[in-house]
Amino acid sequence: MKNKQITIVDVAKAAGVSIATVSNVLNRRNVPLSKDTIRKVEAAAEELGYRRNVMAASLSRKKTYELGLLIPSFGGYYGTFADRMQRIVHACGYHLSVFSSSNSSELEQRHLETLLQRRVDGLFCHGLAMSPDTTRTIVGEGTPLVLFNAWGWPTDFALGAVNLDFVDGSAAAVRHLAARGCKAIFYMGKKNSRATDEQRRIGFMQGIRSLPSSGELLSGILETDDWPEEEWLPELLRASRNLRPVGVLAFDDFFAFNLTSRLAEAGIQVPHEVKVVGINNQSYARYTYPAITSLDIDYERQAGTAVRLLLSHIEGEGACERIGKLPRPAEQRFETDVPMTLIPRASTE
Amino acid sequence: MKNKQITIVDVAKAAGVSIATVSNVLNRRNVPLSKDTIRKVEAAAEELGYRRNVMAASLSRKKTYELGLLIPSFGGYYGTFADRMQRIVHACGYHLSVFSSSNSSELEQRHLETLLQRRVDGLFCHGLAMSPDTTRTIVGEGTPLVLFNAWGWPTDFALGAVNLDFVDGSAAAVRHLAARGCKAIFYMGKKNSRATDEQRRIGFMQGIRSLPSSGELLSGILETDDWPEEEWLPELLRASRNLRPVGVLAFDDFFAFNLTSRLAEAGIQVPHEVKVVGINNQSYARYTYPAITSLDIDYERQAGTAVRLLLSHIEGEGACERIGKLPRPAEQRFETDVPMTLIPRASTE
DNA sequence: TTGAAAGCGCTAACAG
DNA sequence: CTGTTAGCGCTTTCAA
Repeated sequence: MKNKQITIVDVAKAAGVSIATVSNVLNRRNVPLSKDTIRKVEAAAEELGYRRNVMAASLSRKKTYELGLLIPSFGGYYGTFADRMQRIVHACGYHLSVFSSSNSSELEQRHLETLLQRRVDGLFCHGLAMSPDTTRTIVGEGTPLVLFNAWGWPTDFALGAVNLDFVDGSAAAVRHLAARGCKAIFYMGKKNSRATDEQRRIGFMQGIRSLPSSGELLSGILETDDWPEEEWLPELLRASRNLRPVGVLAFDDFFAFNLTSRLAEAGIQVPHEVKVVGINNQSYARYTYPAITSLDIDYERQAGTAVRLLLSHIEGEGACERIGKLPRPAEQRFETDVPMTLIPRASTE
Repeated sequence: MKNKQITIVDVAKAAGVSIATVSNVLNRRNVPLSKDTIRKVEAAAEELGYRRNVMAASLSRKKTYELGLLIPSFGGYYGTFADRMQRIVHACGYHLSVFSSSNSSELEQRHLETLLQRRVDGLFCHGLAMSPDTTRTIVGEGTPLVLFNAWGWPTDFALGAVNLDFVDGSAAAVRHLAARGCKAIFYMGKKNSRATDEQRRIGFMQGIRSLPSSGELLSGILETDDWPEEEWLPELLRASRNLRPVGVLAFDDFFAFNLTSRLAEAGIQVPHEVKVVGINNQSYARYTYPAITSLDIDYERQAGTAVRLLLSHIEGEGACERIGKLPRPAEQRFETDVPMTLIPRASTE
């Protein structure tokens, strides 16, 4: 950067050919080239330590081979998701720039703007923070957009949404608790968490309604703040009266784990008196004591589907073999649901 | 992207001025401009939905205002660190592209190459995966590089390293355990984790040696695999014979937490019989039962120091007020240590 | 099989 | 205060 940058001009000069030829050799185009020139050029490039300038290339080509991913933070689910996305996108010959908005919607907008100023070829965006309208005006028509975990978004400006099926998963968790003999079943939700909490609630209700014995069963929903506080524990126990065992579907593994810790503290036995199911199957869920039953996320499938949706739009369906191998999105629907799998562990035995 | 892109040429035409004027207006340079032109240009840009093309700008300016960050994964510590870095870098008027190598050194090299092809103005790189030599040959002279958590690296091609002070932290943890009356103290390390485990071990030993009573104390180091397995628990207890309470400094909170879970399973009381200290102070450490004493990471300080080191090199020390407010790196040393703070909790009461 | 030349969209002297 | 112009490094016709 400081010293003169080495460009194709230098390489061309060193190899004794034109810059067009250098460009052709370096891009392995379907242009006939003599073995000899190829060797000369490659030797010269190597020799000089030539490094392609992507900005110049993209500018000229009018295509960046860069994709953007916008997530609210690098932690937990999103971090893992970003990791997978990066791997898959890379395997398809693109790069993925990941931006975390640190839960600030102002930063989020700036990141989006940045990504578009970079002229990324496509965009992945989570459906939680920004309003659809804001997103629409920023992204506009130009850049293909794929959403993930975006429920009920307008279908006019994105290619589609790839969502975790919290509804089915939560319903399955409820049935699991019922099958394990729970007489009262609660959902312990997260108040500040909009769409993603709602999906769980819907699934919870659906699960409850699907139970044959639902008449004799006590059920309810408790919503707490970002971090579950002490108050809800007595409330939970009071609400369940003498119905034992009590089943709890927690917002996520963190909540579930917190619950088991508080229960242990209070001398209440899990799973004997209270059975707990978490969501997300974070790595630590296996290692708690007792280990926590949880809903597993198929990252590979969610990420793969999202990438396929975007790339098949950009390149055309059959363009690249790699893309063809990725999981297919739903045929006609805007939203594709990615199923979650219940992993039974000691907390519900 | 599909339809004709709107460029400054269009804006210039619409506003009835030259492209140079448009450029000047849009970049708020220190060039005198009439209120009137400013208004006209801004109106036209707004009207047409003009969006700057950063590639073109960077190419022409020979500066990208982009920084790169290379981490092994988005999980845990690194994810949080990346979040902070992104915020700070943004506040200083740059962008940060974060790449995770998913623990694959091949991906890591490709990411590095990508970042350099993008002509980032500077680079942050963790000191764990790649060998210094590989890094040297890839990065070379051109791009300023700041390392983090890189111990004992050569000082010839990076600006410096900003490292968590695991040594001091671990020593403090040992003293804490001793002060709480532990008769035997162990370090439970992570075998596959090179430099970062070594630092902890060094600190552990240092802590042990610093104890006045070190003669009567039993101490030792146990190394386990990536995930702590069952075997070491009986071993730990056997090794400590009848010395109670036993103190354990665990590789991180995950290990610590795993340990307390296994102990609970085995009916051994924490902190009564065994006291446990974790490292990193992950969010869940507060919520376990018993809550885990841990070494807290000052993300803000580590990230801020790294950014200052890089940016003050790029822009010159006093360039931007924002930079001046960031924590200072060590004066003469290559490595800056970021202290860790022991947070006492129930697991060592 | 190779090369000349016209951009890509923007910045930065420099001249007016 | 504003405009002209020469690039930045690379890709891509098109002609040789």
